[in-house]
Amino acid sequence: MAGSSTKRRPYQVAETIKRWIVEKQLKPGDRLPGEAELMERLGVSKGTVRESTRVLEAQGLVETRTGPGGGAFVHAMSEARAISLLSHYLFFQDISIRDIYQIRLALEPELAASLAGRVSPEDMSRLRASLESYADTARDEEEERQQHLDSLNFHLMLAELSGGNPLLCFIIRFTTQVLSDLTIYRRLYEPATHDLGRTGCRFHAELLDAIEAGDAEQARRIMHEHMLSAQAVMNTQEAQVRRDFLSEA
Amino acid sequence: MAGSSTKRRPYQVAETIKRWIVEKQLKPGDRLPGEAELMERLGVSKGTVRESTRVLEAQGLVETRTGPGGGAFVHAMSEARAISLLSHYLFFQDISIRDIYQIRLALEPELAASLAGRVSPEDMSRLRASLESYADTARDEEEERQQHLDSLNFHLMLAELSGGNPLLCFIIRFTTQVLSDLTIYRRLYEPATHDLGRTGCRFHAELLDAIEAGDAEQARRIMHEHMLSAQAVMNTQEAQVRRDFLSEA
DNA sequence: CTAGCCCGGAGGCCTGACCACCGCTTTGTC
DNA sequence: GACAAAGCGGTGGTCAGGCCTCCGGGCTAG
Repeated sequence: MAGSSTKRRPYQVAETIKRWIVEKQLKPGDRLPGEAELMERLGVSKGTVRESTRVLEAQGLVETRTGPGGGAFVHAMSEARAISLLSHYLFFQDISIRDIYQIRLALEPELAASLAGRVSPEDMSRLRASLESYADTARDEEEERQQHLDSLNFHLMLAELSGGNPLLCFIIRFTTQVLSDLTIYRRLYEPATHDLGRTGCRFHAELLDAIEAGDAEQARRIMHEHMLSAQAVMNTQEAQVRRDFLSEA
Repeated sequence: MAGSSTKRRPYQVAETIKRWIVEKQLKPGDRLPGEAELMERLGVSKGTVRESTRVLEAQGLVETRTGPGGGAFVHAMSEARAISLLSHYLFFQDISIRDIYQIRLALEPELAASLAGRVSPEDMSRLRASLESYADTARDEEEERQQHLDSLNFHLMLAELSGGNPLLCFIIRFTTQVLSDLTIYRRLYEPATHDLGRTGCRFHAELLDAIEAGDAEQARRIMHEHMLSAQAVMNTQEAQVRRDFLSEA
């Protein structure tokens, strides 16, 4: 009797611990009970406790350290890990480049606008410096790919700087990540895209000017055009996003 | 010696299995080696194999069944689970209502536009029928909350119908889910929001007309105004999203 | 005062046994 | 002969206990 567990023990234990985290309002770095104590308090064996810990670890909620003073600690999931987990979801969905750009087209201009007049001079020079690497037309395929990665990285930096909206930042970084992986795993940029770097650089430069001037509307418009331009190029490429896991966090 | 494991065994095993899934192009429903076979082929103990299986399960990649013919099977993560995992990430981030609406403001109009002229008559009537429940001003707080949930559900249905862009659909559903949870866990809609349902209903009705007429620009514009209107109301409310886990998938 | 050793407590991994579950086969009855 | 009930067997699920590894901090030797 009693027993009855629609779910398996490790998950029951994991749920219990999650509840503790919420109820006790534990913060990252706070320590959870040790294996021995959990065994005793929950009446389960060591193996079960360990499995539940792996579950929480996999979900990015806790982190374990060995040695004295070790144990399980509440942990704020890294963005990289979140991206990885989300990519697991999309692994069996069919995402096309067009899908990615539909998102970027809507969000990147928003991000650009929100950045207008809010970037420090130091960051501004860092951004401008990064443009160098793809200012000229690429000479070979290898350089071209690297340019595209640098160009994507520019958007990553913008997202980083915004800081204001974690969710917006996350989504943009995710889409960028997907596009980066595409360039790594596939030869996507072969025909007639040699100027993509230079074109992108021009857009980026204009965008920085608008941002520096604090002209939100102008920044939004430029980014919008930039995305349209990039989308037009990408649409001529492969339609189907490669099914692959992203790098593990 | 030899050994050397920057990572711990269960994760190495999990990575290996992931690699198998990618390399062998396994699809949901395909069976993975049993515990005994994994123990032998990878030279690890049962406990380690089980921990790695819990990890993959937690990440939504596999599912296990007991009994004869049971075992671990490749599994497509449900959207609900993906949302749950993503909420784990945002648990320690500070998300404001404003952040949510910045996303909605950018994406929902896009969705609406992409739907113009592409909704079947049956779905159209289902959508129109759903408007009934919040056409009138709410009489009490309870009804008001229910109206808001129904109203949010309308957006969920739209996302569902689009179907075209899994990522867009996911993001919209996620943001909607967050807003729904807010209404459940907090008393958010107290002061002067009694007409929110009716106002929303009007927007929704106009939107459906535009979609039916196939007028993408009009649909985009209406949704944009709708979001602005809703954002204006929400901005007067609590700024900080409650830190809580969403329902477990 | 510093460098090094050493202790002890925490998780990490393994072994081996037994339990719970459930599709399939066998058996029994009408 | 057909259908239902009983049970086999293989699979994951859980438990118990043991030994190994790691590492911070205290203690000791230089």
